[in-house]
Amino acid sequence: MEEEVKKSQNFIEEIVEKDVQEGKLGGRVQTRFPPEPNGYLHIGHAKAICMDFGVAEKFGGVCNLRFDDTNPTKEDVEYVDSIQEDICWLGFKWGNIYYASDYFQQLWDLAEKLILDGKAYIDEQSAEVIAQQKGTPTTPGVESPFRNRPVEENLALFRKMNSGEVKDGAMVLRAKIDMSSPNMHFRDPIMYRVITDHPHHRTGYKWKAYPMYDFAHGQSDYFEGVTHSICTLEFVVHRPLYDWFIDQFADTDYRPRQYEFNRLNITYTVMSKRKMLQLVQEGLVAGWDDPRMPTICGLRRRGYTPEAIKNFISRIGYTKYEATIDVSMLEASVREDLKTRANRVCAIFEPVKLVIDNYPDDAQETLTTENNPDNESAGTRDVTFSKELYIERGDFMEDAPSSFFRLTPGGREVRLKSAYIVKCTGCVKDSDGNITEVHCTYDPDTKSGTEGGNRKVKSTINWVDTKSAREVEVRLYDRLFMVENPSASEQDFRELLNPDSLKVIKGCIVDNQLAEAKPLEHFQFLKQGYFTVDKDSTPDKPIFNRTVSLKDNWAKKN
RNA sequence: UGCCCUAUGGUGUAAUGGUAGCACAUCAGAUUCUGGUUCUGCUUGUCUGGGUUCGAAUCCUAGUGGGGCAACCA
Repeated sequence: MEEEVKKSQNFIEEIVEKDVQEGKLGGRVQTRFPPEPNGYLHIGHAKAICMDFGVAEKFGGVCNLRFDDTNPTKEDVEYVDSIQEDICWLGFKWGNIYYASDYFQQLWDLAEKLILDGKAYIDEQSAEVIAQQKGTPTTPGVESPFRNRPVEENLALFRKMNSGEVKDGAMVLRAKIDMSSPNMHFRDPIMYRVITDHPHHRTGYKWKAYPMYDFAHGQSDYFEGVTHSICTLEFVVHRPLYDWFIDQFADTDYRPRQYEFNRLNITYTVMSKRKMLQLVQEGLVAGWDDPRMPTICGLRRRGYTPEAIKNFISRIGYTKYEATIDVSMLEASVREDLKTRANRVCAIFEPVKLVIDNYPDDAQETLTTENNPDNESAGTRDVTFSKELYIERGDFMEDAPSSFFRLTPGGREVRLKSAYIVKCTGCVKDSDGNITEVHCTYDPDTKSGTEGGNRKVKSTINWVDTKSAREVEVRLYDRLFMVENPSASEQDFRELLNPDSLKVIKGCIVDNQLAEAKPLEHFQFLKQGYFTVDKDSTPDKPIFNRTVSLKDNWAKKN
């Protein structure tokens, strides 16, 4: 038997594996994916999802979905629904669905306990003053004048914060820790604030005082029994605070252990929900699912598959180094996946008529072509062929350099894909000098699949029979931004949008069989790229989105 | 004048004290009824200085560079 090469694990998998082997927490593995329902999931979340669900699956544990919904001003059920849809589409299954709002009462009770223990107080200063007193990373903060309020007063005011008697912003509950801590999060962090004018998407107006994320997240993990609390690097400095809160009330040794990995950055895009929301709200893209967006729903509409996304994620790895991934790696992943998945068809973007002068005027024949040379099980299909075809205007050149091996008058023979070998004889122009027809002659003995068809030629030309041609709309997508890292620029990121990120081609010619294709069906338009049917596509008005182009070495050199 | 994290080809990522490997990108050649795919090959890397060791990308130390931390956001 061959020795199986063990695929190297990332550092978090190694930690979990060791914990399981040592029987820590009974060898139990429980993770969670904790999004805030304030936006659509993007490919950075997919990285977290693959980690959270992947670790649970790999080590026989469970991964729950938890919505960290502690800020009703930003959250909405629209996002709760889309997040679930996207996780399912990616192919992951959660154990339970939880909400941080499920724990509002428990958190409230803990807050009261902290007050009674003299470890929390009500501050009536403004947000600005509190921020000033916080100091800076290099200078210590100063203590609030309200810091040493009597316990009973704190408790009474805290209850008023939740009764509607306190206006938004008038009071907050702060933990009494250390205003000179080198960790800014220990400088008396805010635990509760008042929000009266926004209903919570699940609890309505029941609560007026809402816990801050820092007071809810760690405890939520604790309440649920999370073993490995995996998140991104920006939460490293929060970890000691989560531990501190839990230490104030926990009466066992159990603790969720937090581990942090690098978040995903990709060139030529932005990966911040705030910026994406701006693009959507200002109409700079067509919505969260605009195929140029790095959202899961955008990638889906663009024609990406769950497998392509997951392969990409597993290739880029998890470390503690803040890296930026070249977008070409994402593109390579989807090309690889679509290669065996997508049937090949001819699509003519800029059509010109090709007339075969020695082909009988009224004849029409049916030819057979393979659906996918990289996937035999895809089978074959029939296409019609006759005297007049559409070909790509760029496949003909009147005065061609020797490196051009397509159609040119008196040039070499070329093959019409799955049909005959032809020789270009010339072209017809209108009074303005525009080429209206390209002419050629064909060799009847060179039909594909016959012995005569085995002749080697330098090039193969795509075509669509004019008798079965169908006009469709094609949307060519390119990178959303002109610069590698829009967030690093001095300029506002909106000024860096690529004006050519969407090109719409209306009169694209395909075989009319293609009009029946269903949304999210994948195709390779030969020599052009991979395409999928847009969700707005109808049999009357078919629309195709370009997922990714094919690599084109010839265009690159010219 | 702080605290935390971090540094391996162009971009990512492995090597867990013992031959620096893989992917993407790039370049060259072969194959091809897609100038795609596939195959082969080339070029390119351990941030710097000390130390430990028979042996250091790996451990220690000091620098340097990068990232994060000062929301009533998460």
